[in-house]
Amino acid sequence: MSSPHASTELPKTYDPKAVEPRLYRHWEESGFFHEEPDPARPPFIIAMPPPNVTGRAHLGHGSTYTPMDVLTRYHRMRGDNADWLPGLDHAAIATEAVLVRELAKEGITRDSLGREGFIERAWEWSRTYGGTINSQFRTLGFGPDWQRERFTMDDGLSAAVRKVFVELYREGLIYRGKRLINWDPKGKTTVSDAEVDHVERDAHLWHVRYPAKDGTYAITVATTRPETMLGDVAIAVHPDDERYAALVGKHVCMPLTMREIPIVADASVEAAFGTGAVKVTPAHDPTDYEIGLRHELSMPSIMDFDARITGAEIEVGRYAGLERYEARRAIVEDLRASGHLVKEEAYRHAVAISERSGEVIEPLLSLQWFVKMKPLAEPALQAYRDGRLRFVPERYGRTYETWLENIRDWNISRQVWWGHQLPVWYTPGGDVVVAETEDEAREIAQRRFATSELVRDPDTLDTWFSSGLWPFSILGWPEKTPELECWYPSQVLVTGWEIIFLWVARMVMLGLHFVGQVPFPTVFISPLVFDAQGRKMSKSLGNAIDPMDLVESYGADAFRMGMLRQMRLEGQEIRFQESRCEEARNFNNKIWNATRYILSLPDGLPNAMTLPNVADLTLADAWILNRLHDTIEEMSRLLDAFDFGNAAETIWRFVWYEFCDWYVEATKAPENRATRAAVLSFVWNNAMRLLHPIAPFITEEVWLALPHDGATIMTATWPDHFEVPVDRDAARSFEALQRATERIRNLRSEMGLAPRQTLALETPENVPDAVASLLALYTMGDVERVAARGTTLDEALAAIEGRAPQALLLERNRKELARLRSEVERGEKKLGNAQFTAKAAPEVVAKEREKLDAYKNELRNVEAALAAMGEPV
RNA sequence: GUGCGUGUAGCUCAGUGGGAGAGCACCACCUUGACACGGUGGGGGUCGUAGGUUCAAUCCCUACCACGCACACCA
Repeated sequence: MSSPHASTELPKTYDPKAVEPRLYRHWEESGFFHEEPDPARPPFIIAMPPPNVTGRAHLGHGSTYTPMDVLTRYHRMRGDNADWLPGLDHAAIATEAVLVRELAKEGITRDSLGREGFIERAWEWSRTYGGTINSQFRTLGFGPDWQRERFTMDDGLSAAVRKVFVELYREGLIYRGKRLINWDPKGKTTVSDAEVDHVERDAHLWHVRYPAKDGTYAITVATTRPETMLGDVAIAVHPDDERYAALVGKHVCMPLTMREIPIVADASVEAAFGTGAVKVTPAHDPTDYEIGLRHELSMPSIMDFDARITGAEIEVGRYAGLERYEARRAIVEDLRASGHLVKEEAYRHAVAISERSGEVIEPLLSLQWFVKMKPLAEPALQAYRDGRLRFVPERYGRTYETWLENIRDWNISRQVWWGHQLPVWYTPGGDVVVAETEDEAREIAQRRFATSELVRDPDTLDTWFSSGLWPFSILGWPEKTPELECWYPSQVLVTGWEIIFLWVARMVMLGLHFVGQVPFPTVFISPLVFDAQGRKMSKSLGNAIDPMDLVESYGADAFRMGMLRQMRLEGQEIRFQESRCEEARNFNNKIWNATRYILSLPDGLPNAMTLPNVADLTLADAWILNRLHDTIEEMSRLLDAFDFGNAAETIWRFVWYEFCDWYVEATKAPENRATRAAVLSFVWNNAMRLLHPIAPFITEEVWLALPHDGATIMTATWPDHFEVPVDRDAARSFEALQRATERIRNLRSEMGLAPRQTLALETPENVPDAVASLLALYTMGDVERVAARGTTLDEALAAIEGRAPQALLLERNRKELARLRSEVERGEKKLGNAQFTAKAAPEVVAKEREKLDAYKNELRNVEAALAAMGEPV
C-alpha cells in the first residue's frame, strides 16, 4: 500500500494473516513495547497478572488481558511513561501435578527422581512450555514490555521472597504452629482456606447412639462422618438445651472402642439440627477444633497424610490402615450390627473440595507455617476505606472488605517441591533458624546454638506468597531501582474477581507493609467468560472456544474487538458469542475497503493534519468533523472509565455508520470534491488512532498507508478534540438532510423503484444547490425546483418531496396526517395539564412546547399538501 | 442462611424520571466511482409480576417470582 494509486491492485478482502505476524515482529524488533522509567512523564504502569507457566491462552485471557493492552496502548499514545510488565507464575501445585503426570508416562515417580532431579525437570519443563502462552499473547497482539519479562522463580524474585519471609518472621508475623489445616490427600499437600470450595453433595446423616458405661442413659448424635468417631473426645450440646441439661458433665462411651468421653455444653451447637447433640473430633473438623480449644480437650489424630486410619495417637481397633471411605463403610456396618446405628437418612450438604485437585479436603492437625493476618489486614482495610484503593465496578470493594474483616491466619507451607523452599533450617536439637541464605543460617546456628549441622525445611511456599510481592518484586525490590522509584505504585490492576482474595488483597497487604504504599490505586475487575447459554466453558462440556482458533478464522483484531464489544462496565460475565468476532472481521473488511476507496481517489492525499479553510468546508465535511470531535471526546472519556464495551461500540458506529455510510458516500458528490481528500485524510487518520488500542494491526497497516508522521501508529499522538473544528449549525442541517434522505428512500421503496431509476425531487428554491445535489446523490434523485418553503434550511429540507403517483402520495399523507394529529393531541394534552406545567422542570416544558410547535408546522404542511390534492381535511 | 448481580425484540445485550434502542437473525429489493465479510427499505417488544412514590415510571422505592454468583463451622 505504498503508492496512493495502488488500491486497485489490493485484494478486495482484508487478510489479517498477511498483516498481523509481520507487524508484530516489526513492533517487537523495533522495541516499541519497551520503555525506560522517565520521571518527567506521568507513569502508566500495569503489572500483568502472571499466567501459569504451564498455561495456555483461553477466552478468560481475552476479557482480562485485552483491556490491559488497550489501556497501555492508549496511554502510550497520550504520551505517558507507559509500560505493561509481563511475567509467568511457577504455579507450584498445578505445575507439580502436571509434571508428576508427565513423569508417570515415563514410569518415573517424583520420589524416585529425588528432589534435585525433580526440580531440574521442572525447570526444563518450564523453559520448554513456559513460552507457549507468551507466544499466544503475541498472536493476540498483546504488547507488554517483553524485555522486562519476569518469572516468580527468577533469582531476583526468589531473593525477594526470602527477604519478605525472614522479615515477617522476625516481626512475629510468620510463625510455626500445630493447627488444623486443609489437607488435600490427592495433591498430598496443605492448601489455604481461600483455595477450598464448598460444593453441595449427596451424602448421609447417620444417627449414632453413645451409651453410658453402665447403660443407664445414652445420647444420640447425628454425623456425616462416622469414621471420625475414632477421634471423638466429647459430645457437645447447646447450653440452653433442656433435653440434655441433666447430661452435661456426665460421660458416655464412643461405641466403637467403648472409650469414655465427656458431654460438654457449647453455644456453637445448633439445638434444632439433627438430634441437637454433636460428636466432637477436634483433629478432623474445624468447628470441633474450636470447641476443643474452648474446652481444653485433647486432640488425637486418627488419620494420616494418606487419609488412612492410624492408631499412632489413640486406640482405633481393627480400623487401623483403612482408607477413610473404607473405614466409613466398615464403621457404619459395625454400628448397624451392634445396634448403635439409630437412624440413617439421605442428606445433601456442602463438602470442602480442593480447588486444585477436586479432592475432598481432610482437615488435619499438623505442624505448619502461618502468616498472622490481622496486623497486615488492618492497613489494607484502611486503604480501602479512605479511598486510596478503589474497585471498578465499585461493588467488588465490599467483597474485599468483608474478606479482610473476617480474615484468618494464612497457612503458607506446602508439601510440594516445585516452588520457593522455606528459608528455614532446623538444628539437631530442633531449634529453628530462619535466614535469607544458608550461609547466614549457619552463622546464626553457630552463634546461637553452637552447631553447624542444619537440615532445611523441605516445604515450599504457597504460590500466592510470591505473587503477592509481584508489583514490587518485578521492579527490583528490595534494591532502590529507578523502576521501583518511578513505577511503584502502578496505575491500575486488571484481574478477575475470583482472585480478589487469593491475590489482590495479599498484594495490597504486602505492598503496604514492605513499600509503604498501595500497589495500585484502582482495581478493574473484568468479567468472566461463559458460553452463550451462560455455562462455564470446559473441555469436558465440549463448549470451550480456543482463542487461537478465533484468531485463525477472523484475525486478532477481530477477536479483540469481538470480545471488547461484549464487555459491560457493570457486568460480571460475558456470554461469549463467536458471531461477534465474525462481525468484527466484517468491520475490519469495511475499514480495508474504505481505505482502498480513499487511496484510489485521483486527488492525492494531503498531509494528514492539514484541513481546508473552515469557510470552504461543505455541510458533509462540517458534519463528519463534528462527529469526529465528539467521538474523540467520548472515546477518551470511556477509556478513562474502563468502559471498553461502549468505547468499542462508539468507534464502531463512527467508522461504519457515520464515516462509511454517510461521509464516504458524500465524497462522491461533485460539491465535495474540492475538500474531500484533505477531510478524508484527516478524519481517517484520526479514526485509525482512536481505534488503534482496540485493533492494533489493521490500524497500523492503514495508518502507514495514509499520510502520517512517525514510524508507527503505536507512538502517534492520541487525537485531540480541540484540534477538530466544530460547527453545530452545519451539523444540525446535515442531520435534517439525513432525515430527508431517509424519508425519500422510504418513498422509493414504497414506489417499488429500482435502485438505478431516478426520482424527481421537488426541491424548494431555498435549498442551496450543493445541498440539493448531495440529497440527489443519496437518493438517486433529480432535483426539480419549486417555490421556496419555510425560512430555515431545515424547514426547506423537510419540505422536499419526491414526485410519486398521486394515490401513493395521498396515502402517505393520510397516514402522516393521522400520526401528526395524534402527536399534536398528545402534546396539547400534556401541556394542558396544569400539574405538568407547574411541577415539571422548565426546560422539559419548553422542550415539549417546541416539539408541539414543530408538529403543528408539519401538520399544516401535510394539510396543505392534501388540500392541494383535492382531499378534504 | 447472609450478601451481591441479572431479568428490555427470536438470540446476545445497550439505554434514559418526560414519546422503546443496537448488532445478529428474519422478510423484500439491489453488483450504484471501496466493500455481498456489502447497500437500501421493512416486520418484530403491554421493558419479569404486583403494589407504591411522582404531574409523569422501563428507569426510583417495597414485596414477590426466576436465573446466576460469592460468602457461611447446621455436624
